[in-house]
Amino acid sequence: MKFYITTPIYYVNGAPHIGHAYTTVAADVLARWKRLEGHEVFFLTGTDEHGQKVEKAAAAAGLDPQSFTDRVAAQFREMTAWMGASNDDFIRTTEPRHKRACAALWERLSERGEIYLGEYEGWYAVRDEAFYAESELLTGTDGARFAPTGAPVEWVGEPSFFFRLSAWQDRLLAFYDAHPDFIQPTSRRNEVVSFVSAGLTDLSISRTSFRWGVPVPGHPEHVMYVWLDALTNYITAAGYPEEAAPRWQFWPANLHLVGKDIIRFHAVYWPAFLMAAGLAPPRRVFANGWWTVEGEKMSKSLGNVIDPHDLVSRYGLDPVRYFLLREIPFGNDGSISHRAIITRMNVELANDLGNLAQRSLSLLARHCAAALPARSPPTEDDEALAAAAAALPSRVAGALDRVAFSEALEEVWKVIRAANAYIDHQAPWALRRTDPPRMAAVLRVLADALRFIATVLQPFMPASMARMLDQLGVPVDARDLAALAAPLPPGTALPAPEAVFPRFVEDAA
RNA sequence: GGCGGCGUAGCUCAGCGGUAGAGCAGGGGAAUCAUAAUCCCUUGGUCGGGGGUUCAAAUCCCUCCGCCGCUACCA
Repeated sequence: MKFYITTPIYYVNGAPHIGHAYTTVAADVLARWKRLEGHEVFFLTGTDEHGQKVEKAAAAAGLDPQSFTDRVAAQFREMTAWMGASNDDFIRTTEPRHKRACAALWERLSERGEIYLGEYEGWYAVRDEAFYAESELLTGTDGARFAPTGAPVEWVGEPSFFFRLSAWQDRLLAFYDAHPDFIQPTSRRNEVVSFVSAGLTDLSISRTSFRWGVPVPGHPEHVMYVWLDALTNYITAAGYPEEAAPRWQFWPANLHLVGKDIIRFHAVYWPAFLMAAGLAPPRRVFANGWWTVEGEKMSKSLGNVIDPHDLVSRYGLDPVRYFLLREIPFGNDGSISHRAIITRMNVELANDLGNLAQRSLSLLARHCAAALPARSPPTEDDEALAAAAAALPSRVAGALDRVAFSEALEEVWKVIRAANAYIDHQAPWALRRTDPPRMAAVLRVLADALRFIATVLQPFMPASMARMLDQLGVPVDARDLAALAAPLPPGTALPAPEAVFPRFVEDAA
């Protein structure tokens, strides 16, 4: 089975922040999980580099747009690397392959009569890349007009090509109706449906007022609307317009992860463009929320911006990945704080999981000659823990299919807590004197449970779980879900255990 | 203004018609294999206010209050 997942392509008018890192990590976990399940995965991320806003930002930085975007795009590429993303491709909308795909899509829409030339006049906010109705504008104290977002607006009048979006209203509603899970979470779906139901107007999809964009075929004085350009990236990377390209088999994408601010572009315009071009719309769009800092909006003026790179250097990559997906239900807004990260790290990673592995493994190292004992006929308690662990792959799969990362992790932690209770109740350290064979049996049950736990946690914390699986003696080629069906042979050598998740000790300063 | 969501233990939240739940935080105890980690027990809520339906409501309906999202309008 093929699985195609994307992050948004990130707009290069600013440096990567926690929101970008968040969506990237979420997509990465799903990509890694699907690979673990044995799917053929295509995981795409990249940068959105056109538009007047970038053109102006480049000018302000004293650079030409290409040099400017080269520089910022590199920062995003680095961000994906230090967040541990396993993306299969990194697309930039300034690449030739993308301009080719945009031109091809445009021509196809044009041939099908979905595009016409008209005149656009209106208040335009460069910062938002959007037009606003007169009635939406706010007036500042000096009489200047502003968009509802606070962005300055200017009156723009220019010839423009239009996409017949209004003609797609009914078909979009029918599509949402036929695919109830297309937009998630449900609250976003309701918003989109009510937006479309309220009526759609044709969409202006070209500009003549600036140059930094993909030229419209046959009309070089026009560049394409940035969102038509940007959304096309998802099919560019799949090989469009070469529908014979191997990657084209990945289309339609299984899941577009997006921030909640861009749900409309992905859930309304994008399926409309695709259907109008005779292409299949994506299967699902999931909008995640925003992070706040101690409940306050993150902003430069408040001075409370949390830089994901700082978090990673301070706490380590895996704890940060874990925190981001564990702390809140995906789709909700969430609050981030050093206190909250440290609590999760110490309580759940160090105490619950890290210490469970360490206490089990050190008993194995010391009293079982550093080798995996044979399995014994299970007692009722053994059976209960083994069954809970064995159920993890399907439970985690169920949660992740709903993009419910925190639920998936909660399922794993239920088993970790059960394993801690099990080791306490069985007390293998006492059995060492009274019943050594039973001690070995108990430690084997724990090692097997830990293998399930570490295996399903790999997508969340790849490096840490690799170390844990090393310590459990699991061969590198036996770490996917299918391999769990075969127990490790008794006598498997176990390397000396070393703490995987040390407690985080705060500086006295 | 319209549509939608939310308001449950100190904190974050689950439950969504049938004797109030989890994690964290707080209190007591056990254990000592382990990263002073773990395990067991426990304190704590008139489920935003009021009204209604029902044998039975946190759960359904109405209304009010407070937050939030989308959207519209401001003649």
